[in-house]
Amino acid sequence: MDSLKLIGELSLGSRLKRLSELLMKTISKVYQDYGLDFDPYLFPAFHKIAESKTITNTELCDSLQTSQPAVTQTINKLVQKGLVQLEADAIDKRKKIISLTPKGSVLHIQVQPLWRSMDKSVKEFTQKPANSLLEHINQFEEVIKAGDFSQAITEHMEQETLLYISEFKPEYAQAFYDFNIDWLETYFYVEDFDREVLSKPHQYILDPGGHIFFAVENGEAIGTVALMKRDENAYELTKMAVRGDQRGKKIGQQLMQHCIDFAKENKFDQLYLYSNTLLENAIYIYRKFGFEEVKIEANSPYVRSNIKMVYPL
Amino acid sequence: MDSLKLIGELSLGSRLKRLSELLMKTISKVYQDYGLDFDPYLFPAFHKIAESKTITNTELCDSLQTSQPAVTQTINKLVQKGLVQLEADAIDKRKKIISLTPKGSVLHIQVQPLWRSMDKSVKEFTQKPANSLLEHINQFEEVIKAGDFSQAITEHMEQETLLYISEFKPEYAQAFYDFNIDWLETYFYVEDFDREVLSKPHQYILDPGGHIFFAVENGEAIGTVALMKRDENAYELTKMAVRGDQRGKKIGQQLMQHCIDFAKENKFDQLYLYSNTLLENAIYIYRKFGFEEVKIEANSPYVRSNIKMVYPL
DNA sequence: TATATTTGCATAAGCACTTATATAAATACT
DNA sequence: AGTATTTATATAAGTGCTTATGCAAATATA
Repeated sequence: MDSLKLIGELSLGSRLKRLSELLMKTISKVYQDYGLDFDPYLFPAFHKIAESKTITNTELCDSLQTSQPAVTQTINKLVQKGLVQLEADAIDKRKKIISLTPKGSVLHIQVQPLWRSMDKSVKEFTQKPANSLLEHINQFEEVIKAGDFSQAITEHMEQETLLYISEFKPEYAQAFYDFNIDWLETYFYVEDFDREVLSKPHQYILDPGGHIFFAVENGEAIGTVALMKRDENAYELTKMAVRGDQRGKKIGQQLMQHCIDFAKENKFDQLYLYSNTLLENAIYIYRKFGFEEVKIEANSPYVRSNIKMVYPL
Repeated sequence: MDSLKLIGELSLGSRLKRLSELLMKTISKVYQDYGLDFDPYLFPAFHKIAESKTITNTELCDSLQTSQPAVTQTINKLVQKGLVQLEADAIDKRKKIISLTPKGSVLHIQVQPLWRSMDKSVKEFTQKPANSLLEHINQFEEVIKAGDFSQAITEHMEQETLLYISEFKPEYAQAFYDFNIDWLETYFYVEDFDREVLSKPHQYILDPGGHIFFAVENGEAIGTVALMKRDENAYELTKMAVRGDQRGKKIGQQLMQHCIDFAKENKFDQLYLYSNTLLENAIYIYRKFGFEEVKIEANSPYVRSNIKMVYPL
């Protein structure tokens, strides 16, 4: 017997709180189910930071209508999760400028389909007329408790074209070759050895202990990257390429983040890459993700490379 | 700029929580304004305990739909405030039987007009059609922020016949005399000295350092009680009487609680009363409020008394 | 009848907030 | 310019919940 419900309007405060907690807990489980390390309590701050690119503590406080310590604490949690970074303001030294880290940006991209699905689901169950606030609350509480809300999210997610990162699979081998050849043709030129390596990924990359990852959407590979084992626990990030019609969707950044996470999880000692300073955008991204320039060896493996960058692990 | 509001349905969880907190804080202030030492967070438990007369932790837990520790903690707070008491179950020694203390019952009576007014006010602003839960939330949040909700409560309270406890005022002197004479006529008989004391309250009670309180409703005294100073910091509770047509409204209990609170506030060393064992109901109430029987003096001040009871201070 | 399980409540620690207060930098005042 | 005030953020402690766990009494099971 639910006496809060029976008391009616007088217990509205407690009812609101109870529904809020139920909803938060349910959504928390949804994030978990979709493999996203995120927390519904962080949502308002995270969303606002992403929207604003850069923002300060006080501005966030204004915007979220919570106390300033609450904002500070939430930011700390986001920083701890590696999703957000702080930077001192050059002019006003009291201010700290808050922005998403590359990891945060990638998560923000990845979470979009889920947010869309949640938004649709909430609307589905709450955007209908009712004669009182309490009636709305009762209706939505029922829906969540019955599991209909979670299910609606799942159903909406089925309509979303999900991008996920896959290990190497033979059916993606052609994509690995094509995307990279295309990229080389665009920016440099294709050497015979390139064709050799790209056509025999097992021999040159996988068998020696390397990895090839694919960004897969609708069962189709649309981007790729490789980690070549160069030494015991030392890996080179290479062969990153995205299908021409898929550029601008930040697929490269997602692949990059995946490689960094993978390196950390597997306790790599070294992770580095070779590039060319002509590719300014790429270098910018590498730097943003934390790669730092180091002196390039005289006998670097690529003629076309003039810069080496290392990720601090 | 309220970005939570702009995000819409996605931030529903946070919006619910925010509205809950706003409502709770507002109501908390209302209790304070009406001089009631109560907390909106305690409401569901307090309400349920009052309704059930006796209840156990587990039953409350069931009824309020919160975790069992939350119930235990709330009960502890209520016990601390002196509103609720625990008693071991005679049969099942694990169980603790929860019930209102006399103080709790009195508060429960006193809070009724406010609860009625709050209920009306909530209904006034939330029992109207809206096209979505969020629309209802937005509307109610506006209303609370604008102060309209608090004001509505105040307005509804003006319709309520409020009972409050007053100090002695000359215009109540006749009531003091009448109620007591009426009571004496009903249960005993009126002696000349009774008329003397009751007609000269200043001389016999107030001037020697005693107090006379009145329960006042609509500007009219409907009950009374006196604290006669019998010694340094020793007071006798006496002359309690309620107007005939007002019996059954627990006015005596409210006067009694007021005297106990007054004794505590003013650090009385002793508070006692004389009665007669024929008045079983009265004795029961005294005992319920914590008065304990002691040996009556041979020269007790009243011929009609055969029992003396002391409140442990 | 002895042992295992369940039940009723308490305690501990954590979490997302709150209020109150501290600290340092920027700005206003005289 | 020097001092006072305001502003931006951090820290500390408290609150009302949560989950996890403990403990003793009651009940089920063998």
